[in-house]
Amino acid sequence: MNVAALQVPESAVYRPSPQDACRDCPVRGNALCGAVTGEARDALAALGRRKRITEPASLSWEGETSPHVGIVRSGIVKLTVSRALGDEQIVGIARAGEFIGRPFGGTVPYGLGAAGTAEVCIFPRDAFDRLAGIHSAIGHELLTSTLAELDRTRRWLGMLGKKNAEQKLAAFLAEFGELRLHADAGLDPVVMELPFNRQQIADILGLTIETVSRQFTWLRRRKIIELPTSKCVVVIDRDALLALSGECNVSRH
Amino acid sequence: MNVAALQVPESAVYRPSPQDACRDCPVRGNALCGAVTGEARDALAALGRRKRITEPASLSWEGETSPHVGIVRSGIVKLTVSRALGDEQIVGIARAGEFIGRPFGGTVPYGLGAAGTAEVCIFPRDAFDRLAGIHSAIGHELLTSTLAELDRTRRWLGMLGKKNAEQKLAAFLAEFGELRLHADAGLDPVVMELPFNRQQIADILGLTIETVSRQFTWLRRRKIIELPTSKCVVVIDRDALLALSGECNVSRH
DNA sequence: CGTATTTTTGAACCCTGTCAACTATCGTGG
DNA sequence: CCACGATAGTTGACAGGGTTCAAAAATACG
Repeated sequence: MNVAALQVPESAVYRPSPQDACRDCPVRGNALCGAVTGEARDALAALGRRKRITEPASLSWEGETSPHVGIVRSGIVKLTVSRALGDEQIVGIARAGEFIGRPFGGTVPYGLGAAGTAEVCIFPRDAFDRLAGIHSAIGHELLTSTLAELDRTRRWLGMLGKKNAEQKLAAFLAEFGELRLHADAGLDPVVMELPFNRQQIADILGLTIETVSRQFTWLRRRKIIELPTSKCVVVIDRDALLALSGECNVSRH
Repeated sequence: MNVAALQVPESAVYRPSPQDACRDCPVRGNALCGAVTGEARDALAALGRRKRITEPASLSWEGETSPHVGIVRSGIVKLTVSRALGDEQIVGIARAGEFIGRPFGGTVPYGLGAAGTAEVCIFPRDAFDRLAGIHSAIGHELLTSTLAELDRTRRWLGMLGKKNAEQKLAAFLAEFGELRLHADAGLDPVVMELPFNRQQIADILGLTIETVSRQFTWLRRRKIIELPTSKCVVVIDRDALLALSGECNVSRH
């Protein structure tokens, strides 16, 4: 899909003064950089550079030893594995506040690109590695977030494993809308703005664009969701969606 | 599958004297505990207890806050998510030397159980957490191994996404036999002893037992593998197997 | 040696991919 | 403002791969 992906033009990189850099950061407080304090925090702030990337552009390619690591400021960064020309599988999604890239050497076995438009804060990898060596708080924070990400990826794996298209899409919408978290909250319709087009959803769920489309209309016909626009989903019947997504954790013992 | 899983009997837990505990450890040198040195190493050694578990038994259940973390000494520990009674998806495999469990609080969103018989070295979670807080080498080692595991899980995800049954089984055998690593090594037949039965392979690949069986016989008929017993695979035509598994990384740029 | 379990094989059905055509949406320029 | 083309999304028909159900064969085990 991103065969002809272009490097981000240098003009897109700008550097505010250190004290401004983090002050207006949308993820201030709930990202790695917000969880560390004192010296480590200041050192990170001094290191970061903002970058804005839009859809066909990518941050790095599969198999590269990325010279940078980063934190998503806004938007969505997708991790992709290309299978054949024009056929890619999305193996991970990084939302605002999440860490991207591969510290401590080693190649990144997937490409990093924006879904829509994303803003990231990037750090030179070697400088970041050094910093993490000095301030153990960075490493610890990184560890807990990586463990959490691993768990999420494994849940996703359980989803792809044995579910039909209907369950996959329902689970995707439930996961993306974080419906399970607020399961007991009000039953008001939940409005979601998807940053993905049909093709990308298909790449996430391991389906084709046509099947995804069919499942959307099927959910609409059953009055479980509404589709004001193709990227806007209104969940009408939250319980039905959760039921379709197929309960896991049957034996919580 | 493991609905009636039993806790490991206490008699299976034994404690060799600290100096013996690690001396004869099969993963000595290539596990977390082997990568740290000095005090940290000794503290870990003093903390560890060996445990042996056999197939239907499990170490912990989905959703539990596990009181232990551990390292696999020998055999295979599978991470499973149960979908319905008798239907589970294997979302991870820990081999000798790999870390299992969830340090720093939080619940483990999957169950841990042996595939066949496995031997693990377990540590009380709270004591391990404290130790990791003191010795940053432990945390760092854990971080790099977790990052590596995350990458492997994402590769697996890419595999489950869009592959047919033939490609899935070929990729599984290639991955498990580490054929890709020694791709340029001798072309001698590679003998693999699978610790999984057909049902477990099906759970790993997101297929049914029948489809897995069919693909095995299909590979045998094409003289790519031989099956002396159902759990023993002899790879005759390594290249053909790798070709079937479907090359990724088309655009290494 | 007989029973239980696992694995293999067969046949029918159904879901999803494929190919194709149609519709909707959006931006551009006349 | 509308015509136009380009892109994205929807819908339909059909075929193929995988599941399901069923039964036979092979293996493990007492």
